[in-house]
Amino acid sequence: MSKLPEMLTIGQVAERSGVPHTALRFYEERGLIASERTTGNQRRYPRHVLRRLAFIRTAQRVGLSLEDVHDALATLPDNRTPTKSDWSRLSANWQVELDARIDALRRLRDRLTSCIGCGCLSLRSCSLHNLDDEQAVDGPGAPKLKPAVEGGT
Amino acid sequence: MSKLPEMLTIGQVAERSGVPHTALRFYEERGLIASERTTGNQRRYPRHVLRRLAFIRTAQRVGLSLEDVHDALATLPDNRTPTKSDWSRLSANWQVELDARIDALRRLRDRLTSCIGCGCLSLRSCSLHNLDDEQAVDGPGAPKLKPAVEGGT
DNA sequence: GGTTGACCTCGACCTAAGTCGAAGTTGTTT
DNA sequence: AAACAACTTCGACTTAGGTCGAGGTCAACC
Repeated sequence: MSKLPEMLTIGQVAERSGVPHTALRFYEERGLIASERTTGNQRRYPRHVLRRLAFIRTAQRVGLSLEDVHDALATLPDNRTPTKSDWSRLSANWQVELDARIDALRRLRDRLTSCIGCGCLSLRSCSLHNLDDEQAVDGPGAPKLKPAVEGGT
Repeated sequence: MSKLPEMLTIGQVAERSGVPHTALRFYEERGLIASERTTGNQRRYPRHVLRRLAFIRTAQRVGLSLEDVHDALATLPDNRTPTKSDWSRLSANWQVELDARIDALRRLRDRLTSCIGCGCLSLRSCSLHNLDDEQAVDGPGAPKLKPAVEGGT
């Protein structure tokens, strides 16, 4: 029916993608997306930016940081429009990431389960608390526990 | 053997709990822990602060915010030292929280799995992208998608 | 009783992922 | 050609969860 426009304004991209225009500029600043400019310095986006944005937002949902996303996007070919299989490859990486996160949470839950009965949460003996550090002996000179690290790569 | 000290200095608490002294002051400011003061205005902690800290750190690992933790701690009795069953009750709540998180991630993964084959990630059709919003019709006037919401309660 | 290390407060700074507002420019529509 | 919506940049601000340093005090040991 109607001709698809060649290029989209930032407002159109915001509307179609659901990503606020402020975030679009922010993503551009971070090198996640790119735009061309009109002679009057306004941004114009090719339609495929929408797919890129879909990737970004979904990746965030999966729990990746924008930096992670940036790195993933950097593996896309520069010289051509990414194909389905390019996107599939990246998505497959999420799967790994997600599986790992799910597993970590499950392990945590299982430890918690074994703790609930005793109400322990002791710094000395609770396995939940000492996830990756067994040397929490009490007494002087006990080395510091590692600070809690968030799950992630 | 050796007598346990009545009260601990901030340094001792930091060492035994693995929580940096800066964080201890921060937690106190946030009302998560409390201390008494010496005549010279230095903090002194009763030993049971260690258990409270264990709770806090573990809760963070589970993914709760300090505010969540604060609210949970607020349900502990003021008038007596919390018992095992007090802690058990709180821990049981984490379990629910954790289960929910695991479930959300699993749903996400399953959607992702069904998407990987097609590499779609389309704003229009990808179920991954449209987790809670089906009206992503293209064309002018399409209402905005909801901004991505993080999985949570 | 002096030295030294542990402690105090306060304000500035940090990252992540943006948002908001001001002041000025462009693009579109009538 | 004037109005007005949409766009531009820039810097300040936000929340969460802290860290860092300065300048000053306290406590413990020899």
